[in-house]
Amino acid sequence: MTRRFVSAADVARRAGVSRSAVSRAFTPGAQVSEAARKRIQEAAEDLGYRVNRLARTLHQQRSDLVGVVGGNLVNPYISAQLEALSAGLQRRGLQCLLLNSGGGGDLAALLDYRVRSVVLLSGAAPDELVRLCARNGARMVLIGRPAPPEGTSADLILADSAAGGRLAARRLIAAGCRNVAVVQSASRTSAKVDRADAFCTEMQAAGVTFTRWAEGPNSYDTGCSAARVLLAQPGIDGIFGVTDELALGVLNTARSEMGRDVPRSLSVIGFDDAPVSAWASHGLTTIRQSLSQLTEATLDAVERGPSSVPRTVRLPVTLVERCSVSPRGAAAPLRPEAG
Amino acid sequence: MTRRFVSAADVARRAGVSRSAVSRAFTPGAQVSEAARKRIQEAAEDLGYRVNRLARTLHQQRSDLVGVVGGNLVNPYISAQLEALSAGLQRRGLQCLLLNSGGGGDLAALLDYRVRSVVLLSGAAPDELVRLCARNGARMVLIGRPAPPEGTSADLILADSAAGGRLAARRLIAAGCRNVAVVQSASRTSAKVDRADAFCTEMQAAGVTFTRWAEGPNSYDTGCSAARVLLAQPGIDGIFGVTDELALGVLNTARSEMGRDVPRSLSVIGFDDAPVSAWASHGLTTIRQSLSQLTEATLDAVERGPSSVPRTVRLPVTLVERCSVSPRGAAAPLRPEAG
DNA sequence: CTGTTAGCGCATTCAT
DNA sequence: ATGAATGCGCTAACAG
Repeated sequence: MTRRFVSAADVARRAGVSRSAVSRAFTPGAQVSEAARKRIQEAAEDLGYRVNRLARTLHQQRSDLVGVVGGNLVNPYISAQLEALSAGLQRRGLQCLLLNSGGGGDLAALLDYRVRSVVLLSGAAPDELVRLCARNGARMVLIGRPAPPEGTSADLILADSAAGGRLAARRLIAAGCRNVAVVQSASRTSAKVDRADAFCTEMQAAGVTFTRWAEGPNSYDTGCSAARVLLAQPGIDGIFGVTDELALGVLNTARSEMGRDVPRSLSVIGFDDAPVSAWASHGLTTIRQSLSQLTEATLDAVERGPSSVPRTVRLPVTLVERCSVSPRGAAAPLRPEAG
Repeated sequence: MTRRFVSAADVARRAGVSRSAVSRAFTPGAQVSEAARKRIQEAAEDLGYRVNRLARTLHQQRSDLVGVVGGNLVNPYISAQLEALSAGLQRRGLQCLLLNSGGGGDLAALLDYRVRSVVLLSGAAPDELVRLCARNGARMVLIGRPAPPEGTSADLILADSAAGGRLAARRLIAAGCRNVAVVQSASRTSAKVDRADAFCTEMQAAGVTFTRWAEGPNSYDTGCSAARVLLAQPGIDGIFGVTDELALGVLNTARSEMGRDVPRSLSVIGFDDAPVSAWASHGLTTIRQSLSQLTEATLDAVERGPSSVPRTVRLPVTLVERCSVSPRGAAAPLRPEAG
């Protein structure tokens, strides 16, 4: 006895009006007499009626669904983004159709629901998807990703990765580091690569030795593995994790497994300023990209009509000083081989 | 020039067949000649066609949308749940319509999309919503929440909170604690309350002094505040956070602000086994509720037809020993006033 | 195997 | 101000 959803016809019957009247009663700014509207509202309330937005969308050719795709939802920064974004969407009367890109699902499945736009929080942006969106008139918003190829267009929201990488490098240099590493994981996401590249360029210019760790996924565990290998031999006195998750893995492993005193004998710096990074247990110095600015820019992009020209917004980044990096101008950190 | 979505009619025209043929080509197990199917697939590919599931749903009276509501998505355990659940849904061809209950949106809005069922990860379950679901034939799945009132029915998935609370209590007793506190926040969620109640009952039976902290939201910061107050005066030698987030706030504040040596002078135990709790920086001993079991049970509930009778699944919990609690049978922890 | 037809629930134009 | 009729894109029952 699978109960059917209650429809406008049911309400009309009960209120003794036509279906059109019901429709009008639920359409803002439509012409209905106050008396009728009241009767209809009551009938709807009694029956538990809600207008079927699937059908409404079908008619209006305009959906309130926004596809949000993100892999790695446990990543603290991604989940913070999702939290802010989903709240913002609702506030504007939009609904969030979530797709976990790590879940093996088909990204294009979002188009099946006629989403008005697709927001890519993380994960790769397959050209195929970009093409499909363009083909179907769905706006595409890419966060922290490079521009899609050729003529296809998309809104781009990105933090100034290069500036962030440079900031991190200069801070480590100011801390007196002379032999550093950048942990970037095997992910080829342009945001991560750009951070690492800018970091290395700056280090090279300053004549500081550096090595790159480019294995594993972007995860806490990758940071741990990197630290185990990089710190097995003495020498390294500063590490930049291109993501807070990576940096936290490095930080914790350095302290608890490798016996390093952070920041005295090793400086660690991250990128994102995820909530956990501020916890007293970590005190991670990091590069912050403003979550609220990022969310605001994303919402704006989503709300712009599909006809408007795509823009790219570049968000500034700032250094957040906590206590995982030696003070500026301090003597060079204690080198293990010096002790 | 807002481009319209491409429809089956477009494909039919291009492939030189009827619209039904197109429909059949995309319906598993329908009768189409191989030749036609091939031509249609090609045309669809060229045009970037995807079947409109909104329209399909309208016709079939059966949606593939599952409403998932959760507040506090940054909570590490909630986000882990969401990650597992969304991946599982996709694997079964279902889509996840996310509603952030903290975002001020209307929960009932989910019904507007004719979701086949609603999963409540966290946040309160308004009777109103339960009633609406029942009225509209949408299955309702409550996680860690008490049964809804009166005749309304819902699937219940819950960890054995009371057993967990008892486990935590016994472990603290075994550690030699004589004066403990339970930090439960002001949240009246039955899961949290049950954990705390069982803990207190067990403590009372053992003749151990205990106090309750029942202020603030369920968050890391609440744990910090609680620790600041509870540990300001000497005495307390064990704390149970009914949530890992609370426990971690307590743990970190005890160590870094209150100068406590955990686990030597203070034992801390949590509940959930969120991913961060295993990090070396915390090593939180906690009560685990198996995420995979929870997800599996949830998916089962979602997939059962709306006609099947609702069940309630109670999941076992286990103690995960890490290093935030004094060893069993150890001498009573160092009491600050004894030092 | 294929095309024609009807109807899912809605918003909207056109008559009244 | 209201009811009747139409079409959104789709699937399924029916007929050829």
